[in-house]
Amino acid sequence: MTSLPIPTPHGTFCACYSSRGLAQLHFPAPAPHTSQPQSRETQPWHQLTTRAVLDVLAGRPVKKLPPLDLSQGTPFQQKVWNALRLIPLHQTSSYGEIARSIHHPNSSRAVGQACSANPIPLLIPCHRVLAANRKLGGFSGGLDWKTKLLQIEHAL
DNA sequence: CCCTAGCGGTGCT
DNA sequence: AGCACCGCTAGGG
Repeated sequence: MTSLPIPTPHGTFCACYSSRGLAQLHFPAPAPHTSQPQSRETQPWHQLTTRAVLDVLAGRPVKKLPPLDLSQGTPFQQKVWNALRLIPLHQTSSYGEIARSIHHPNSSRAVGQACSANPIPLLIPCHRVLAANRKLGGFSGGLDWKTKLLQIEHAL
């Protein structure tokens, strides 16, 4: 797993790559992320990731993503994460709605737990999932980020 | 607003 | 197998 920095106007994110593709994306941390040597394989992936992150932070649609390595998730988590990717820009969903869309209609709470385990926030847009009472719900990266991202997308 | 009961996946023992 | 978490939800004060 090699990790590489992504400088943005909102801080420096950190992307981690396995041999299969992008495996994790981390929000800017107070202490600088440790960077690692760029391998030839990850270089084109990192270019796509960087552009995608900058696009999201600018409220633009993401054109293309690198291959995502979601193999660390359980089957249920992978279903949730793939469902999150179908939420269009400028739209939001709810935990219950996601649960129904993957045919686990009573698993809204488990959906929230799966969202909190999302290894690639921003690009797997868990920030577009709100609670049913149209409250904000939670966010593993901190609720400030969730509101900021939704404002950028004009979805709040 | 608050409280309560019910829900299901996950990770730890 | 049991059990305590949770980014939940619907229903009722």
